[in-house]
Amino acid sequence: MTVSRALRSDALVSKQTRDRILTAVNQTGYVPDATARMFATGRTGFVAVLVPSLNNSNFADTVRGLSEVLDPAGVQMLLGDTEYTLSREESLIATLLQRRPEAIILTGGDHTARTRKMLAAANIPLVETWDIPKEPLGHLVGFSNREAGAAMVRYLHKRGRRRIAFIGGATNTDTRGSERRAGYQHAVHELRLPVGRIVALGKPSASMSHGAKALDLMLARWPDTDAVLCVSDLSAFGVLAECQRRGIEVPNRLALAGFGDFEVARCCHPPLTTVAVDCVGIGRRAAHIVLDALEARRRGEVPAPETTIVEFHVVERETA
Amino acid sequence: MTVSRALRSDALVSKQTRDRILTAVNQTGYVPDATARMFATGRTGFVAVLVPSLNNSNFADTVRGLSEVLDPAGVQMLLGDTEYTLSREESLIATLLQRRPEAIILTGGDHTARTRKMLAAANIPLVETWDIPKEPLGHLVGFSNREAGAAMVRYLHKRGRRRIAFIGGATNTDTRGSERRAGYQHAVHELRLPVGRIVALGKPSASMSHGAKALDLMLARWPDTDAVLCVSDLSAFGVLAECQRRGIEVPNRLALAGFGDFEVARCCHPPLTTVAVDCVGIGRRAAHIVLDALEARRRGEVPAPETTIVEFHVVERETA
DNA sequence: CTGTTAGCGCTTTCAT
DNA sequence: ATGAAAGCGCTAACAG
Repeated sequence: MTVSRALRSDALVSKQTRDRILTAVNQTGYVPDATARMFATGRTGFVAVLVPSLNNSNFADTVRGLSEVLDPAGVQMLLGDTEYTLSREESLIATLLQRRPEAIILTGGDHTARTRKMLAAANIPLVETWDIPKEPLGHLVGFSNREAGAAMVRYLHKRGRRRIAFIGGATNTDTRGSERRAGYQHAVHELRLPVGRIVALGKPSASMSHGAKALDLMLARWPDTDAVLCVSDLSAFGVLAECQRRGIEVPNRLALAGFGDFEVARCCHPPLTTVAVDCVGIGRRAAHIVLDALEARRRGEVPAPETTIVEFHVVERETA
Repeated sequence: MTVSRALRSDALVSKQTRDRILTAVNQTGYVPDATARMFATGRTGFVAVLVPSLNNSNFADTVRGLSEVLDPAGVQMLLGDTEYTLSREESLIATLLQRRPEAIILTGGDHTARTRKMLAAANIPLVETWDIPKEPLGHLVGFSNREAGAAMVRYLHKRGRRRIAFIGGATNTDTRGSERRAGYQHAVHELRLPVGRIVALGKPSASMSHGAKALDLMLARWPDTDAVLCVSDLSAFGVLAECQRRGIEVPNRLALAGFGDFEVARCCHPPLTTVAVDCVGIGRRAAHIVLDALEARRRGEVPAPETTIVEFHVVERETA
């Protein structure tokens, strides 16, 4: 017991005893077993983090923000990649909960019934990010992807565009993408522009090559389109490159906007008009909420759910 | 006890009992405690994985390959992001080892003395990836970045280029980048081309904007350069975009090659000549080596270090 | 300031 | 096929 205290540098050990202990520890090469400690204290120091994709600079940035705050606090993230599907989210959560994370951070607010049940049963602080679910399960750090989509349509309209198309994924598993599309639909309807110019193609994790293919379909179907809003900068860049290949002038003949303010959007020529969100900030904020919630728990309090709405900005560049 | 057996799908439970148990488990929402299991068995099911950056599609792919093999085996990765520095690698390892990973997977073969000491003391299977260190600490899954750099120079030479420059990071903390540069130096010397046309600028994680800035310096210093080899496709793309901005024809006036076969290299216009490596395959292979090593340990064997040299390919596209 | 007791939730081993 | 006993290494709580 005294050894345990001495190694945790508890004050209540005499210097003499502590020295004797440390000497013995050095001689024997004793290393405390963190697993046993976790087991005895019931505190694992784990926080589970689920993102749709690690190979996406936006989410990787959020993870960076989390890491920035969680690492110094001695918290170990358990990272899971849902691959944009709710069923994988479910099975990852089932696995991760076995590790007894002290909190869990999710992307989006759409989950299977079994996921919601498991989360409720786990009874740990929960943060949903990157979206604004109607009924958050716990804390929230997000923004309205629907509003972002609508805002970009309004921007394009203000710039004189009247026949605006949307390029995104075919499935609805990318909730944030679907929300942006819903915002697009809402805004074109509101502005009395032609509606339904939607190319839904491929799986989420909207890729650059996806954009190139989608442009094809879009031009075949609605050749007079004068602006394209893409679900992500990556597909937008694919569209841009394809336009250059075909000699379609951007923005003169076709305006182009993306989402996410990826590095490629800033650096490509011409640079892409897009929507910027503070991805790192989302991670930092979520991490602080988690640390606060854990601190509160330790004091026996049950903290009220916190909601942080993150701002987004239309970044005007040269493609629209 | 029977519950424990049933949930681990031990055969020695009657179907009837097992069904009763599973029903009860579903009703109560019982989740086995992995910490207690770890404690009882002495096996944590953790594997520590360190990469220079998660926000890099090459390494993210390697992590995907790892995950593909490790997840089904019930192994939980503990991911660490070294941010391309050996000192952060060291402190991450110190932290991660407390979690008692059963194996550890590193990027590169360059480590601090204290890191090497800790790793030796941990006495667990170790895999170094993405490089070929002179004295591997354990298993190895990598390729020669130096050879890759040299191969691209030879390719450019074969295509008639004679004044070849290299664009990369200023620091040496990106070991793979430094190796590619060394390969460049070796090859230009061997081919009796002008040597030392090196722009070393900025921190690693070579970015697109880095490429644009570097082109500036490069042209100012060696205006007659007819080919640029970049440490990464990202900086190469930055150079390409900057060339388009300035009206420098690629490849006529300036040939351009990158490294990594990032998606942007395939999709940009004109598509980038680059070096392709099977990043996902590196991850898969490393994961299999780890699983085999753990299996061997369980049988009391000490497996000999395995070395897998991964192939790389010069991918000829339109910029060189 | 130091020591004793009990127990965290599982698995291993042995008994039935 | 199922159950009982013991113990993994640590720490919380209490006693001296």
